[in-house]
Amino acid sequence: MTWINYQDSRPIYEQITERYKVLILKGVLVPDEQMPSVRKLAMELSTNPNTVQRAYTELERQGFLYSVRGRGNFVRGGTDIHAQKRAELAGRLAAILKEAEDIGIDPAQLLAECGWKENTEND
Amino acid sequence: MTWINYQDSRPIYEQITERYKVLILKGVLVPDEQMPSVRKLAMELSTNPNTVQRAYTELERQGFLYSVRGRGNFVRGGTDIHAQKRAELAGRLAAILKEAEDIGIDPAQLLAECGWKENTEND
Amino acid sequence: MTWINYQDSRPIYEQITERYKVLILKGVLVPDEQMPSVRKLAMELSTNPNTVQRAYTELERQGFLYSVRGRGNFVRGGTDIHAQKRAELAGRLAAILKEAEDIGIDPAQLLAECGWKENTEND
Amino acid sequence: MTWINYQDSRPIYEQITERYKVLILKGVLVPDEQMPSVRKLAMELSTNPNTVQRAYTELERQGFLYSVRGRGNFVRGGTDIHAQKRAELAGRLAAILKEAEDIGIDPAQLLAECGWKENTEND
DNA sequence: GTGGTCTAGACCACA
DNA sequence: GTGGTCTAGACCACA
Repeated sequence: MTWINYQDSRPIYEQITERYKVLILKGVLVPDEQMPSVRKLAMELSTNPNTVQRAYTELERQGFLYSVRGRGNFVRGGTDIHAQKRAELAGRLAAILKEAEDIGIDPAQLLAECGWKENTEND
Repeated sequence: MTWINYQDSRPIYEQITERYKVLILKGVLVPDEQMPSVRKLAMELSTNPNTVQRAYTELERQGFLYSVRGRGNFVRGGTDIHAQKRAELAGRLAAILKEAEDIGIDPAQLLAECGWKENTEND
Repeated sequence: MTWINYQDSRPIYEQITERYKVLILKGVLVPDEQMPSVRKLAMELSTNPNTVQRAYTELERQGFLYSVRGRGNFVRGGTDIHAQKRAELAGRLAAILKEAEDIGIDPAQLLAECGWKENTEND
Repeated sequence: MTWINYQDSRPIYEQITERYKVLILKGVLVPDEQMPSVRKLAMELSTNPNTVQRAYTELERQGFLYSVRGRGNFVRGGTDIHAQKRAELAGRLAAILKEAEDIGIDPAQLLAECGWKENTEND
């Protein structure tokens, strides 16, 4: 079973990147854990090694991995990636709330609509 | 002066589409108002008429415009488009809050971080 | 005539990246000027379009270019890239002076040796 | 504890080479002192003996070591290596200053920026 | 075996 | 025509 969605408009390398970002941020993959080798993962996903390579290169650039020539790719530790992801999510959140407000939709109602329930007791 | 941003990674036709969606949802353009002609808008934006045409086709497909043979394109009225946009925003919002929760970020904190202030008085 | 050096241990895409970084930083290429197309440059350097593509992607990531789908790649303006380069050079410089000091070489002498002449008059 | 940094992008053999070059240039290791055996060092660094061998071969090629069949590897004396290193550093220094000048950065300012303070008293 | 680079060539989105 | 993605396959450096 492969978790790549060929119907998805996002390119394959991006789906791979995204998937592993989540696994690392969730802590499913721990620091210094070895990633599947480029070739092995390519076979598993029945895609091309170059495509996996591109995903790994991207993950390395974004600080999620480090690669050791001749040995493999490994998960990088550190809290940087969490802070970075947090900032990204906050940014996207702000953009949506702003977009709603711009066209006359009450952000509070929107939040309610999407199942968000504010705890009004404490704080 | 054109409001198209060539440095934007989004294709031009999408920027046009997005722009007009906002203008219509905000009510700047009212139902049955005539849109600028494809050629005129293309000249104004110094872009290709094909590109404007594509944007208009997309807007029509999404229910924002209707076109009258030989006369031009007009803004479609109705509450459908508002409901539709609202659903889209709610969906994106839910996705982000879920994404945050998944990796152990408290949605409430994220909302606070992006400047969201819950009004605890009414409601 | 191609300025790529196949004897150079650095990969081709990096030589291309480096070359254009200098041209942009020197101001030989001005903001919003169009870069040669991927295919054309590939032919000119008798290398593969993919290799040029990789160089352009890297330049874009580093803020030297922006690319417009269907139109081409363009030089990005701004002072960021200068500040960034300056910081990079300062860092490399500090590293060398430190390295010299560590093994008992007087940095001042080293500077003299490499043709550097301090102006002792003013300042 | 090993001083090899697996997160370093440089290959392991190069890190070993670099390390010993510094130790020899600093005089921590003196001429004719015996180097650790390939196997012992490999075990100490928990790396492959081939990797250590490669580092030693490189050090020998660059004139930092000499090997005696059946006895081991020894530090080579002489001022050559210092002169050589000095020339290398001077070269890299000149390259950076030139690079700065090329793109309109004043070398003197760059030196100041990286903490270099010219002593105007003597000389 | 492992990653990194490169070539040749295809196909798609966009202008 | 222009960039972006992907495949198939080669070759090299490194452990």
